[in-house]
Amino acid sequence: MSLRAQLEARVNTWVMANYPQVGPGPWVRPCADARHGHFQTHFPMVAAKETGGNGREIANRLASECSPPPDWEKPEVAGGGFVNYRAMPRAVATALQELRRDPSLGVPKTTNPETIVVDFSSPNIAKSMHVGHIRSTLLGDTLARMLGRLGHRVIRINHLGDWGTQFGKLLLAYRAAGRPPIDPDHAIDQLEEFYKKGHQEAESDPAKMEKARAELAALQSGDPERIRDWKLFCQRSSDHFREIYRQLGVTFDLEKGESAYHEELPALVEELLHSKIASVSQGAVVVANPEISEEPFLIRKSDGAFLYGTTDLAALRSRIRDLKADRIIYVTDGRQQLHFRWLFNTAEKWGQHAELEHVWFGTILGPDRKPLKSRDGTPIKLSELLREAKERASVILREKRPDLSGNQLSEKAELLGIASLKYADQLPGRNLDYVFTWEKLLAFDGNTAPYILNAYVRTRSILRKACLTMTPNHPLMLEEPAEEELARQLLLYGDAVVLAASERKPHHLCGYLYAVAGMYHRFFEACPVLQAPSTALRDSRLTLVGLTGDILRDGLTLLGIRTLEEM
RNA sequence: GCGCUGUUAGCUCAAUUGGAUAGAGCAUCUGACUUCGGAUCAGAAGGCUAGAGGUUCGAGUCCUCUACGGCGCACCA
Repeated sequence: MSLRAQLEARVNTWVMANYPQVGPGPWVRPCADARHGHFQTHFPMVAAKETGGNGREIANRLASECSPPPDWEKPEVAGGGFVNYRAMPRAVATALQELRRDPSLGVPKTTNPETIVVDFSSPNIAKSMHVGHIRSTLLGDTLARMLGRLGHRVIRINHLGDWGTQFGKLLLAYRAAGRPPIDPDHAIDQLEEFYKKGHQEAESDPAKMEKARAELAALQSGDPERIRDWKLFCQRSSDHFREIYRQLGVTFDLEKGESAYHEELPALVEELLHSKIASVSQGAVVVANPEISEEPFLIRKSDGAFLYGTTDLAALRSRIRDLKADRIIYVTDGRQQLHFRWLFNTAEKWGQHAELEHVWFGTILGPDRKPLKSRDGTPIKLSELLREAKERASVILREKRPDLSGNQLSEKAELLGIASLKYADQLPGRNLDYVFTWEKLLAFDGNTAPYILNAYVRTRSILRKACLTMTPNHPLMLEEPAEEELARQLLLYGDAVVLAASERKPHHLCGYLYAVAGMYHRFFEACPVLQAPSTALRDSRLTLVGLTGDILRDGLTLLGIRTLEEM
């Protein structure tokens, strides 16, 4: 149990015995300012407000009646009712040795495991992935990793856009060109060209627009030739996606596109009509709810076609019925908030029971502060972004490590480039918009992946020099402030992961790891390890160094970032 | 018009959800190396948290109003 949890348990016991009406907390948190202590509770002030007592008096009672765990200093009362606690180095050392024996490094298992579907990334067939896809892909991947780590059963789903109206225009131009073979190496570029051509023609010529609609209708009614073309498009797109995901190290349990639900849509709409959840309005089928918005939720167009909301309803049902999901987390752009409110509200009326969450993130903007869009504008392709990331990393590597051979260099450059990109994207709070710049996404100084990786590499280097391949397990002696501070920080790891996972905000974990790396660098300056004054202290510090490395690696892994042994 | 969401140091962002003297990075300035890997560390400087009220022991955080942005509001996804 972490230091905080030990103290929390005691404080909570006292609270439940004396102020059961105030609530269970948690009441203990780390002090924002180290001068006050290591941990604090402000419970007395809350209790005073709710019961009409005096905060200072309650704090005095709490401090005298509720003793902290063994090897802690006597609590101190401060302000209008703070109680401050300080663990003595021996208590820190004991807790850290416990952490050393815990394969999960202090990350607790949930007491309520759920089956959780995480729906993320969701690129469109016949289009290349661009910067607009990166946040969903990385955020979804990290959430899946963290929730899995906490003991949930996670199902990662890529809900591919493989059935939209864009296929009418694409088929139009592709067939007009005589259905040429698609070159696997430039498949996406070719397909985008066809789409662009079809789109332009259809927009400018009503007759062509009509033909595009007919193409779509033919595809959706199962015309064999069109189905064959469509399957080819999907195949080639899938190859493209797979390569991007390989580089990013992102995987899915299920790649199931919109087309998979096509056949059940007519019955679904009928069912909603029949149960009076939906109604006909202006020839279309809609779900109305003035509490959500004036305009209704459209599930069938007046021409009989279905919309993505219809497909989402079918997918949602399938995940609950077939995959037994207790919870579905959708990771998308914040502009879809209204859509998901409608979707969740409709699903609830329809009797689909699961916890439904829309985890949304801000838009990536262009230099003009307008969202990068795929139709107009010139979005940066993900493949290009990844290539640039590697390129920038290799420029820096060549300078720092002229000794490396070409192969070693490009391998490290790839890892470092991707790591920087992933970290930079996850560092800002997720509901902020941000303006895309190469400099920001591929920075190597300050609060970045290379900074944290550098700390990790230094831990590995010291272990190597001590002829160790893993963290040793020696008694800990925390003498210097720098090592004691680092030790206490390591004990907060579990809390950091729980916070990031439960808020669905990976940037909390970034902040934690950055603090660990900073404290380690300071420890590194202040405390010789291999040349420590005594063997016992050397052993203790080797253990601390090893644990620091273990936690940095573990945390980076949760963020989807690979580590390396030297850089 | 309605709804969602922002506004914190010159710039980019934090702040454990109402807790103590609001913290980092970048940029600027000053120091520390024949190093357990300097992709580092120590220090300086930088703030009326957009503005005005309110709630209370206590507000960047909550409520109201105002100003200025961004996004979304029926047959695209």
